[in-house]
Amino acid sequence: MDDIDRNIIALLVEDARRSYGDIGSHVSLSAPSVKRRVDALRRSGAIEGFTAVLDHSAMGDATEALVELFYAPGTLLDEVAERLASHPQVVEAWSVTGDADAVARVRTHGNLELERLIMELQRDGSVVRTRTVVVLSRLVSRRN
Amino acid sequence: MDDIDRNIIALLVEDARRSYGDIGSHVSLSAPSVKRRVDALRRSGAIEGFTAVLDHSAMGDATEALVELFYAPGTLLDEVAERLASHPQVVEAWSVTGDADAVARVRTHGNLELERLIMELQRDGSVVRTRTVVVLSRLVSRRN
DNA sequence: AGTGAAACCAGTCTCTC
DNA sequence: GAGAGACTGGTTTCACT
Repeated sequence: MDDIDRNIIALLVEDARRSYGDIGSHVSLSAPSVKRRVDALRRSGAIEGFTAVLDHSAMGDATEALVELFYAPGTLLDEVAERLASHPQVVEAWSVTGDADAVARVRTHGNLELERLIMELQRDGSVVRTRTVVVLSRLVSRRN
Repeated sequence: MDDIDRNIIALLVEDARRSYGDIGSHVSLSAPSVKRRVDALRRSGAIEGFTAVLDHSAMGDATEALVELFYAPGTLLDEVAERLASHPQVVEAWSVTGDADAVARVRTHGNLELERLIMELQRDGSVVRTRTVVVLSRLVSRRN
C-alpha cells in the first residue's frame, strides 16, 4: 500500500465507475497496471467493493434516527447483531461504550414506521430500554 | 421510478462496476435501455454517484466514535456544518432531537487522535459541551 | 421507451522487460 | 511490478419501432 494505491483508492471513492485507463492517466500508470493494483487492493480487503450512493429522501425514506439500545446483562453480541440485521430499516449499528450498549442508525418512511420499528426492537428479547434521537438534518456526509 | 428502476438501483448498490449488459440481463432490458435509465436516475438525483467501499480498519483508521455536541443558544446550523466538515475525521454529522444538538460520527487512528479531535471540536466556537461514545465493534453495516 | 447494428472505447490476458 | 499489443467485450450513438 503506497501513495499510488492511496491515490487510486481516492479516485475510485470519487467515482467507482472510472475506467482503468482514466485512473492510469491520473497516477501515470498503464491500464493493466492499475487493474493489477485494484485487484490486489480488493484481494487484501482494503477495497471491499463498489456501490451506488443513493438519495434516500428522494426515494421515500425520509426519516432517519439513532436508537440507543440497552440490553439485559449477559446478552450475546452476535445475537444482538443478528436481530438488528433482520430489520431492513437498520442501516448501521455499533456496540458502544457509555450507558447504552449499542446504537443503531435507522431509516424509515416516516415517524409511524419509526415508532413501529422501535417497538419491534424492544420486543426483540433482551432489550431492556431504548432511547431515540431523530435526525433533523444531515450536516456532514463524506464519501468514505 | 418503477420496479425496473428499483431493481437496477439494487444491482448497482451491490456492485457499482456491473456492466449495463449484465444489468440488462437481470432486468430483461438491452444495454442501451439500462444506460438511459441509469442516466435518468443520476439526473433526477436518485443515484448521487458511485463509490468504493473501503475497510478503514485495514487502512489505519481503527477508532470510531459518536460525539454528541451541545451548542450555545442561537448557533447557526450552517456554521456548525462548516466547522464539522473542516475536520477530515468527521465522516458524518446530523442535527438531532433530544438533549444534544448534533451528533458527529468520527474516525481516527486511535484514542490519542480522538482526544485531540474532541478538544478541537470544543474549541470551535459555540460548543458548550460534548459527550462521546466510542464504537467497540460494528454490529450491522448495510450498503445503502 | 424500447431495440439492434455499428463504431468506438475499455477490460483483460499474455508476453516481455 | 510495469508496459505493449492483441483479443474480447462493454459503451454509446443512431435509425427505427
